[in-house]
Amino acid sequence: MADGMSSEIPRSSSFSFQSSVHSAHVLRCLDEQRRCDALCDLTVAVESRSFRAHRAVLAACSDYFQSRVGSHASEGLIITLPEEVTVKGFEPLLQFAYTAKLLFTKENILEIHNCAAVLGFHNLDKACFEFLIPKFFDKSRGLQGTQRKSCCRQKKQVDISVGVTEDDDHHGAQPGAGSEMALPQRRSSEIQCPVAEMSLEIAESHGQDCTEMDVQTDYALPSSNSSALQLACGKDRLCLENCGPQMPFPSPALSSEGCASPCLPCTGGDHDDSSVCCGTRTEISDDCVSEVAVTADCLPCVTTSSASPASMAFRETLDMACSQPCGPAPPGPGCCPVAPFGDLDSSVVVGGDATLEPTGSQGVVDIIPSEAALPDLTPDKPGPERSSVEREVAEHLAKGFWSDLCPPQAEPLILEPVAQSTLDKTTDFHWLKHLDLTSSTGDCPFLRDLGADEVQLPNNEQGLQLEKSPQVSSLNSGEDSDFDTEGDSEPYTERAQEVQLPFPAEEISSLSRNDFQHLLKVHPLTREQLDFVHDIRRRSKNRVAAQRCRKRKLDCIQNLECEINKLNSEKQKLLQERNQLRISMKETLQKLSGLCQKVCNETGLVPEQLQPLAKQSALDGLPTATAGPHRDSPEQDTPTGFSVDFCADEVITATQQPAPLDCGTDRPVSVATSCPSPELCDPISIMGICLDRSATCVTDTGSFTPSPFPNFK
DNA sequence: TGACAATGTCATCCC
DNA sequence: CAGGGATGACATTGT
Repeated sequence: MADGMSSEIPRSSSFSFQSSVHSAHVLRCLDEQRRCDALCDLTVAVESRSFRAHRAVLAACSDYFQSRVGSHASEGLIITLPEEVTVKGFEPLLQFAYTAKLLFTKENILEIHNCAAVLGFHNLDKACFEFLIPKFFDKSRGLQGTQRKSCCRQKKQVDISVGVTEDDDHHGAQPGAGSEMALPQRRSSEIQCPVAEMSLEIAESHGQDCTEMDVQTDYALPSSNSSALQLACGKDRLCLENCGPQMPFPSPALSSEGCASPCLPCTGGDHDDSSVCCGTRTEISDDCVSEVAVTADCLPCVTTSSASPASMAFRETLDMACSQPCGPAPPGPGCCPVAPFGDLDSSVVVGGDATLEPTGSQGVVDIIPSEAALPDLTPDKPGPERSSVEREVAEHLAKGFWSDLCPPQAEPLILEPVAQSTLDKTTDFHWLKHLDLTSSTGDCPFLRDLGADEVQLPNNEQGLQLEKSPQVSSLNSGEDSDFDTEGDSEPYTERAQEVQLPFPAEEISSLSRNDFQHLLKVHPLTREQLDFVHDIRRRSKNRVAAQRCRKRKLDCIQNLECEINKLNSEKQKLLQERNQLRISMKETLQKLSGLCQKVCNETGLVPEQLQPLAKQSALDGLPTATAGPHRDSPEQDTPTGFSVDFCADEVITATQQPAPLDCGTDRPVSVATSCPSPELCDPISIMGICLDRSATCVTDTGSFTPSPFPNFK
C-alpha cells in the first residue's frame, strides 16, 4: 500500500511561486540604496544640484535616461539634464522612480509635468497630469474643492488624493445623497489619511485612464495597485497584486474597457476548472497582494481557477460592486478613497465568498469564505495520489504566502484596531476557520491537514456549525437525508404520523440540545411519542457520528500513508548520502595512498619503517584498536594477536550492500606489528585501514571517529 | 452472482 | 444520571 502510494508520488513536479510584493521590496531596497548612495552608478546634474541614482532604474522609467545611459558603460557617468528640467520638477520624479509615489504640490505640478515630458517618464503623463492639472487649475472646481476634509487639513502641503478629492467633491456636491450612507465612507477616508503627506499614488501600469475615470467616476483612483485594475478589467482571472494596506476597490470606470494596462500574466489562470488531475496547475491566490501559483504535475485537482464557482462568485461580487453607481450615488463599499501607498502589506482577508465588506471604517476588504464556495476547492474524492510532498508544498507556500502578506521588514501599517486584528487573523490561518474544514476538507490535499490539525475550530464554533449551520457539512447533510432517502424517510414519516407527532420529525435531529428539550417541554408527548422522538434523534446523531468517525479514520490512514511516503523518501535520501560519502572516502583514500607512496619514494624509507608511525598513530587515535583475533578473518591472525583488517574493496562492497556495517568493538581494528605479508605491512594499507574504519564509523553510526592520521586528512 | 464500498444501526464506552 | 460523542461490529444496499 505504501509502496503503491509512493509510486504515485509525482517525481517531477514543478512549482512556481510568484510574489508580487517582491517587486515592491526590490524597489524599496533600491530606494534605500539610492539614499545611501550605495551601488549608484549615475549622477544626474540638475541645475546646481546633483542626484545619485542607478542608471538601470532611471533607464527603466524614462526614455530620456534610457537613451542617455544605454550607450555608456562607465561607472561614473554624469548626466546633465537640459535646462528646462528643474530640481523642483526632477526630484519628485526621481522619487517616483524609486517609490512609485509622486509627491507634488500645486506649485510644482507643472514643473513635474514639464520634466516628465522632457525626460519621457513613463506612466505619468497621460496617467495623471492630464487629469490633475485641469483639476488644480480649473477655476470652477478650484483647489479649495479638492482639499481634503478634516482628516487631512493639518497637512502642510496641498494634499491631493484623487480619490479622496473626488470623494469630497462628491460629498460636497451631493450633500443630500444620503449622508448617513456616506458616513462610513467619510470615516474611511479619515482613517486612511493619517500620513503626513498625501501622495498621489499612481500605479505604474494603469496609467492612461485617469481621464476616463475622471469622466465616469471620481471616487477611487486605485492606489498604485495594478491588481485592482486587473481585477476590474474583467479579465478571466483574478490577478490582484500590490494591494496596499487598504485595498482600494476598483473603480467602475476601470472595470471594463477602461483598463488600458495589460493585466500581468497570472500564472495558470487560463486553465479550466478542477477537472484535470495530471498537469493541473493549482493556484493559491490571495487575490490581492501576492499570488502563489503551484504548478504540480500530478497533484489532485484542487484548482481554484477563474471558472470555479468560488472565484466566479468572487468576481461576480466584484463586478456587482463595480457596477454600483459609485459616481453620483453615495459611496458604496467598493468606493474606497485612495489609500496611502505604504507598503505592500495586506490587510485583506482572503476567502472565498467574495463578499467584499469594508470592515468598518478601515476600508479593508474582508472576503469571507463561503461554505457554498468551498466545496469547489475540494475534489470529490480523496485521491490516493496525495502525498506529503503536496502537503509540504501547500504548507510551505501557504506560509510563504502569508509571510508575503506580512513581510516582517515591512513598516507598520496604519490600521484601525479592527483592521489590525483582521490582519492578525490572516497571519494565523484563522481565516481558514471560515471554511468548513471539519466536514469535507479531508478531500482537499491542501486544506485537509490544515483543517484537521491546525485549524481546529473552537468547540463552541464547531458545535455551532454542527448544530446550527444550515450548510453544516456533507456529514450533516445526512440528517436531511434521513427523511428524504427512500429507506428511512417513509418509515419515519409513517411512524411520525402513526404516533401523531405535533411537530415535524425533521426538527428532532436538527435542533440543538436545548432547543430539543425546549421542544419537548412545549409539546407534552406520550410515552410512545417520546420514545420515537428519542430514537430518531439518537439514530440521527449516531449516523452523523459514524460518518465523522469514518472520515476521521480515512484521514488518519491517509496521513499515515503520507508519513510513510515521507519517511521513505527520507530514507532514500540518507542512503544516497551514505553512498556518496563512501565514494568520496574511497577517493580520499586513494589520494592518501598516492601521497604515502610518494613519501616513501622521496624519503627512501621502506614501508616497514613507517610501521612505528602507523602503530603510534593507531594507538593514539584509534579507539577501536584492540588486540584480538578477527572473528571474520581468522586467517589473518598474526602470531602476536594483532590482525590487520583491511579490504580496499570494502567500501565498494558496502556501497553495494547497504547492510549495516559493524563499527567499533564488534570489529576490532588492529595494527600489525609484524608483517605476515608485505601487503599487510604496507603503511599505506595501514592508514587505509584506519581511514576506512573511520569512514565506516562515521557513515554507520553518525558519530565521528577521529582519524588516526589527522595530518593526512 | 460475488466482491466491495458506502451507509445505517446498534451496543458500548467514555466524557 | 442523562445526554451525547466516538467507535467497533454487523446488516443492508448499490455498483
